[in-house]
Amino acid sequence: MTEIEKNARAQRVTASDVAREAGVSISAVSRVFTPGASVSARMREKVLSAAEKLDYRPNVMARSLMTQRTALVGIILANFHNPLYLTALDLFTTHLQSRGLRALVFNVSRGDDVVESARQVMQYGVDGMVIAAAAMSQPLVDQCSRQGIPLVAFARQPRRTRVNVVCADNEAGGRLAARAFIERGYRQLGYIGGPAATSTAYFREKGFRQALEESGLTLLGTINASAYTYDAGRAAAESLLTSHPNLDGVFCANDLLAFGTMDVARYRLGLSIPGDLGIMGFDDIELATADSYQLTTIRQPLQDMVKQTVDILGQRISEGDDLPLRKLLFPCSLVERATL
Amino acid sequence: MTEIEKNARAQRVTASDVAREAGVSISAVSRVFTPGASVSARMREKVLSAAEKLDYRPNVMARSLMTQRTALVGIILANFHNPLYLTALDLFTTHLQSRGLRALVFNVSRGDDVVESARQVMQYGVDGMVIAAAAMSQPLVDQCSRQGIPLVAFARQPRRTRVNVVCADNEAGGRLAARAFIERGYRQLGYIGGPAATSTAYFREKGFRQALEESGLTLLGTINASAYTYDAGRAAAESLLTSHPNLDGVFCANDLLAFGTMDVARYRLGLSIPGDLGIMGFDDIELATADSYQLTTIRQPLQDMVKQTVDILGQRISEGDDLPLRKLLFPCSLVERATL
DNA sequence: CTGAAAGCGCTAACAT
DNA sequence: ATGTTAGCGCTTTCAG
Repeated sequence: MTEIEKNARAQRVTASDVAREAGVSISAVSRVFTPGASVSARMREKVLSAAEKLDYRPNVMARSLMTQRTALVGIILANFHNPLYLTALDLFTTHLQSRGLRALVFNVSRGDDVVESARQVMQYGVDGMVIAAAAMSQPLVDQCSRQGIPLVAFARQPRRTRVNVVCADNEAGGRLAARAFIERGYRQLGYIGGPAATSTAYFREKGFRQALEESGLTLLGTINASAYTYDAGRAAAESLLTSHPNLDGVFCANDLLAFGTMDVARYRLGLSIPGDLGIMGFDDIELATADSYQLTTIRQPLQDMVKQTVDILGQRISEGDDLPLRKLLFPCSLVERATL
Repeated sequence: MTEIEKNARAQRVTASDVAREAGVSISAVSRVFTPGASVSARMREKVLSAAEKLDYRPNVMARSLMTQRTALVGIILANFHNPLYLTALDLFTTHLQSRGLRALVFNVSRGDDVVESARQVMQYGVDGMVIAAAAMSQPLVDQCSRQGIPLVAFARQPRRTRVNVVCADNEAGGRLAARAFIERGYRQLGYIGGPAATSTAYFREKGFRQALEESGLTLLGTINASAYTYDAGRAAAESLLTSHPNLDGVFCANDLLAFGTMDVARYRLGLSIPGDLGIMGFDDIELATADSYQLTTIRQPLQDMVKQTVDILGQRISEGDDLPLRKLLFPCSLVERATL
């Protein structure tokens, strides 16, 4: 426009600025900012003070071009309704940051193609990737392994895919739920699952059903909620409880679903909990402790799961991705409160 | 180790691989992958098929070195307890992605230094930044503007900092709450705020108190919860309600706090809501609709706020950062349910 | 221990 | 419309 240069992006201060200021070479500057390099104390001092003066910070992108490391970890997430995932994100970012890694998060909950999203994330040269979205496919896994990008499937159990997985033992969790119901005398049991496609819904139901059958009981009614939300839980509960009025217990695939079920039972149907109807949730979110719900639920050790995930990623990033595949199923535990 | 090259990071396929495969120059490949470049149909065809065959994807990092654009937007977040922020993150990532931008999220809830975190994010050459964490400081803002990185403060109102802000009009929201209480005959009002340092807590209380005083009332009791959580709400409510047993209404700075307050009132103190005690929340999270709470609350237009934030960022990223500063305060609305 | 030089993968003038 | 040439900001041999 005018003669004044219109720097849309004002120029950052670069290593060469620092080098000039300190009267040394560019490589000297680089060495000072490279952990394991050999620099004399005097050199380090000179460079550091020049850098400080100019407020210099190495450009990670440029660095990554040589080092092939970005310290970026892609997180592909589909579940933006379950409060558990806010906790998960909190833990992920915290653990990653403490290892000097950063989270590049990608939302695929609007029905985006997971494989395509993963590719876009890979274009940033991520050092690792965690997928907490339903669809895991072998092509995706292959692509990552071809590029040497460690990948872990978080909180899902892909059936035939060869990939690292960190997940709660949902099947055992389902069995645990069944046993708790049975021990307390409940016999007419129903199940409210999540969207049909999810592995979590599948395994929780499977374990629950199996344990029931081992005790000579059968699962009387089953319905899949359209989402893992309170409202979907209400809708599902309304349908299940009216079509199976004889039910005396309902196992819900997550806590939000359980809240919806409880409210339908109490306020629409006038049932008392746990007297007329026993309820069990899954996850143990913060509000499960609320007096209004006091939900008995199956807790997954989210903290440990996230830590493990980041550990696996971190280990592979630093030691190479040729370690054996790991499938970690974390044991769940029963948290007894007042709905059973 | 052996003679076999141990490619920790298997080599990606690069533009030059594609060029060789297609029998053209590297720049030709680059042009095909650059939106506004002039390439013949035949060339495009040749390159595209070679790229497809090799499964080539341009390296964003390398590209950014020349273009000075990364399509990365840093999101600095402190609030990983309020479910509202999961929704916000959902909206942010969705809107950003639809503009071809990606979210680099940084967690500062563990007491990390916001300025230092922002600098780390900037090392990735982010094209923009949104800060949804308490501490906004002029140095940080200056640093961004020096580097031409558009910045918006989201859901907070820094007092003396010259920065773009997108925030709910918390003060008006507080007034709205006060008026609702007054109209319904409540006269002995208390307030439960969030952590003292937050601008949201400050403005919500300010508006509430002012509107009360304009009507000749005074705010009888005030307490700041230690966090915006259910448990903190319980603790605060317990303290406030026992020290001020005459209160007939409590305005809570967010919905989780309100849930805690309701449960203490109902289950510890045996009060009926809204008969003995009226409760008002803030945010309108999903569970506010739950039968167990049916919370009357002040809704902030989160969807619009996020959209605006991304629009501002997007506009500045494409048109340069020399647009006038914008301070947008979004009107809140009263959502009437059953606690008032 | 330090500097010079090459190059990471890509884009952007500049020629043709 | 296409290829050639120079870098972007940094790391990393390689000499000395």
